Amino acid sequence: MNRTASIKDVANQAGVAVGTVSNVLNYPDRVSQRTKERVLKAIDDLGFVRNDAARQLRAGHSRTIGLIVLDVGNPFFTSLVRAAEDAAALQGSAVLLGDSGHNESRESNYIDLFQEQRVQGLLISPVGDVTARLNVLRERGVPTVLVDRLADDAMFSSVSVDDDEGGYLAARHLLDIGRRRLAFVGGPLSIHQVADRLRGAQRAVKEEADATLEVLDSEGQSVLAGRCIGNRLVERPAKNLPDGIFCANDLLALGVMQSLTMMHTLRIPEDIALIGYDDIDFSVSAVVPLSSIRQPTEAIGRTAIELLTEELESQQVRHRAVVFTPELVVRQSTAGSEAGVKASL
Amino acid sequence: MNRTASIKDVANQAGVAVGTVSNVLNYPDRVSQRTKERVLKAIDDLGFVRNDAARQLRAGHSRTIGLIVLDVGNPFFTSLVRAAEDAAALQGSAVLLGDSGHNESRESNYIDLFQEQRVQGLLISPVGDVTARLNVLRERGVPTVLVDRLADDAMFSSVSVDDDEGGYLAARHLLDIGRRRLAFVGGPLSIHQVADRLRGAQRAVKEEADATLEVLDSEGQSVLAGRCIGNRLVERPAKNLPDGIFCANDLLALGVMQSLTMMHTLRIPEDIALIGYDDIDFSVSAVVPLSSIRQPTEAIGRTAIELLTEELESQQVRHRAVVFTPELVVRQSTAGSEAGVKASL
DNA sequence: ACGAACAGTTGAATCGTTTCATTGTTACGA
DNA sequence: TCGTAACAATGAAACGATTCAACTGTTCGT
Repeated sequence: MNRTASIKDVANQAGVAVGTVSNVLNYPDRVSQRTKERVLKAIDDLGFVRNDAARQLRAGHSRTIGLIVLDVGNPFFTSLVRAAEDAAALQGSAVLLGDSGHNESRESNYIDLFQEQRVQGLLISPVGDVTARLNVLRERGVPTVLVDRLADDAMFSSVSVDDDEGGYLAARHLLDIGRRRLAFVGGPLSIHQVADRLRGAQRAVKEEADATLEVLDSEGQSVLAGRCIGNRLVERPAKNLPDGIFCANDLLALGVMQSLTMMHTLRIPEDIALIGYDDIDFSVSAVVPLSSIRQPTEAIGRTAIELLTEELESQQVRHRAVVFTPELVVRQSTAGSEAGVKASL
Repeated sequence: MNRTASIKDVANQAGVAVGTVSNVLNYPDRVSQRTKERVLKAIDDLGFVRNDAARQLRAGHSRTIGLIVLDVGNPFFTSLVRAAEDAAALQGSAVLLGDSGHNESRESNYIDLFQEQRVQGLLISPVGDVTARLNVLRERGVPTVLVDRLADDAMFSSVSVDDDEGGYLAARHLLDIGRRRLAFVGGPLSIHQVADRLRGAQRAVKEEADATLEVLDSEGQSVLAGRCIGNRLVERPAKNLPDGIFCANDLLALGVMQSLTMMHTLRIPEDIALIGYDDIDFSVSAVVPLSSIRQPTEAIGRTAIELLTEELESQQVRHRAVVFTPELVVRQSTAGSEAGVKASL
């Protein structure tokens, strides 16, 4: 088992000093053509590969950015992660990905891990209250940008989407197509995004005197959780059913839809209109193409990296909070009764 | 900007030698209770966090496993990644994730990156022919396990699913419900998994004298690619249409389904039966719940880590090739005309 | 012919941890 | 009292890359 070659081995092989090899790698202009060629040949012959740990040790930090998301299984985050990775790659950094799964201790473990790895900076969609920890990190020169959450104090930059507005758009749309007995599916309400979307929905419902909003607390945000809620709904007598349902995300909505359509007695959207949130790819191809609230995931990921880079480059920046506005996407699951609203792609 | 504390600072603060601090961290039993307490107090006071780069440098390798997949946006891989991460975490390793996006140069970049990071081992679902590079890695003590691909020589361990058999199952099922003019959607055929699934389908079709199989080459494996193929299909005169379609994965199938159902003239499964591959979560809640071929993603991810661990622990193992068998899942998109086959969850 | 200016090259010091041979301390039986 | 375990703690030497002040030639102007 031959140990991998080090810069020293390359220097020997090429008959130069280690400093010269390092210069060939990092400042090629400082080295003469002849020497460069010999060194490069030696590198090739020995199959030398830089040891990143040694570089980092010397540099005091890695060229890595930590990213902690709530759920990689959720296409919203998958898409966000992709955009962040691409943006980071452009500026020469790699992304370390952590999936907290809405779990505070997993989240905390990832922060520990990333701290040990000496990441340059951190993007996080937080579960628990990590402000204190993040402050410590910042004091040590590791800036953080909050993702999919508005920074409440002026301590951090953040990239978020106006979830209150999104909730309003969704509920307002249900009201606009004539629904009055609305239900909100999502939970637990301790999840920031869920609470905001609900608040927005409540705001819309207050605008119509005869409208009501029932809250159905779900266990998480998965297709499965949605199916549970749906199964509970179909057992109700028809008159107790809502006529418009707003789900806190598309996975939940798809789950609810499965349950409702399994019984062939309920029709979507005639009996119950259904709208989700996130506009994931799969919503278009659902049993009934799902209306949804679209968030600009790529822009979020890209912007997050940009804000982080700003903080990395200038020592003393004012923190910025970028808030995107979500957008209503109407498809068949809420096709209005009054007009033949065409399904949109 | 106060530099983060090092083990040396901790040693000073606690009034002990650096070696002792290291022992507290790594071999608590070797240190007396009193000293341990003082050191731990110092660690806490200074907010000391181990520098992983330094550990790695000393150790000569990281506690990290590289994983390169073809497409993180594909739920098949998302699920596989999750299982691998969990299995790795159990044995104290972290997973570095790379998404090659079916692109050879991105794949190559990730191998470079992981090599610089001195990963312990590598799991890869390869795009190009990377055998040579992987051999070099192995000679340097970095074992590789191939994922979702059978190792053709005895040089590597591998975890795969019998794609030929899966293709056979899918096509055989279409034949069994009486379809004869079959079409296969997938591409490019240079993708190993696609080619194998097609071959299996062809094998099944040969068993029925009057059956034919048309191959529709798609640009990639996304929902969008499926929609393209679907749009081309609906323009054909009805008599030229296939009566059974097998798609190389569920994303494609969902795309095709979207196009076909957009025209309200074609019915699934009456006019065209449709089956996909992977059995992703979203297939259940498709317009018409999608029949599919299920692969044991969690088992694949877990097994890959296990095989890698085997190679890491014993120097000279015989390489193993684990092959899982896929499973047919029948839903409404291929509900047979002869019997009311009930949609399954 | 001398020194200045400059481009190339050198190699020791550094980063923070782990390892391990060595030293110091205590306890106990002979 | 001495010898010897057994146990704790020490601190110097790695690991591999980068940095930078110092050094060596070479060229050029006077």
